[in-house]
Amino acid sequence: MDDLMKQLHAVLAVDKIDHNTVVKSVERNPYRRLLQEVLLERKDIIRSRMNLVALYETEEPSSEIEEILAQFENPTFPLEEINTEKEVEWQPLERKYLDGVSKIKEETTMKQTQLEKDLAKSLAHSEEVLKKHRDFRPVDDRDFSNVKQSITKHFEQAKTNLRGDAATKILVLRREIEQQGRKRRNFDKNTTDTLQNWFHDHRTNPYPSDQEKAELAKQCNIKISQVNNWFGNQRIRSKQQAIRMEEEEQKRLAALAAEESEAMQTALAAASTVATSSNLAAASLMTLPLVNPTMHAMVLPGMPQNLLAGTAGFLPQTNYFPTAGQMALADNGNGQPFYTDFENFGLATQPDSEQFNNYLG
DNA sequence: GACGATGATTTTTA
DNA sequence: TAAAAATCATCGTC
Repeated sequence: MDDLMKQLHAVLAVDKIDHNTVVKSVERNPYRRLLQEVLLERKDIIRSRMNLVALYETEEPSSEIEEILAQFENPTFPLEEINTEKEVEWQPLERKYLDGVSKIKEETTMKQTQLEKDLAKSLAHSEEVLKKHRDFRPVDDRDFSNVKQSITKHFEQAKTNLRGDAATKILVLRREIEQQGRKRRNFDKNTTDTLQNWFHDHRTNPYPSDQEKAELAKQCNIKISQVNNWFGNQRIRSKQQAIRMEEEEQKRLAALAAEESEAMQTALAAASTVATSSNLAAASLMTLPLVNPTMHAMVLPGMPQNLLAGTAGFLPQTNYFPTAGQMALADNGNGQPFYTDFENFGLATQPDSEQFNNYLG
């Protein structure tokens, strides 16, 4: 009994009911089992009451929701006001929107009907419960109206939530349609100029801070997300462009090298004749554009490695006229000696003239 | 209509 | 989680 009494006190404390009256009534009540059952049902009512308290803390249903739900009666296609030229193109989208709205409406109506049924059931049930209370405590009209109010409020809130959900669904649908139907617009010149200028002025570190992004967005009359998109695209694309230009430069150099190679082939043909005939006065040898070890090998095939030793990299074009430290190689065919500058020719050390002459045959 | 430019979105990376 | 990278979709021009 003690336990039961404790529970009862707890229940009564929540309800702010006059303890003494009820306790006396309970003490006289011989039907403990009934009492227990009633207590269990009281708990439900307490819960409802708690919900009611929570209810007062929730927001009022907004008029915005009702405005959106006006779509149920009079659906307006979200794209019409933006552009009326593409009506035909948008017909499937319009169909989709109207179907979507009517589906949401149908669902909402169904749920709302169910809520109303449940409300009626709950009210009837609560009345039954209160009537049972009369077995152990005084119950007056105020109790009935309180419980009814509590339950009604509870369902009203559920209904409000339902309408809120429906409004959210409509907004999501409209947004989806707008996304699909909207044609992307390029930014106007002012906007691109502003963004380009910022990018160029900060090209060493083209990362605007959040504040700078906000300023740019305001200045350009675009969203911050668009500023982010633009800079993201711009950074990656300017990088790609730089890579492309670098590749083109490489191609250009390769083409140049190929040209030189071709010139070298011509020189090689002539030099080969020179080498075999020992006639180094051949004009082609004198007009070689560049001199390097590879070229030596090409111009003078089979030339001993020790004669090529120590040569590295390209040397500037030289003139092959006699200067100090040069040696006469052979007759130029006109009875004059032909000189060459071994240093500039790409040879680090003066070759052994006898060996060289032997090579030339 | 082909095609590069461009804005947006999605996926990957650090 | 911001930025990079890849990808998508449209725009704009010829």
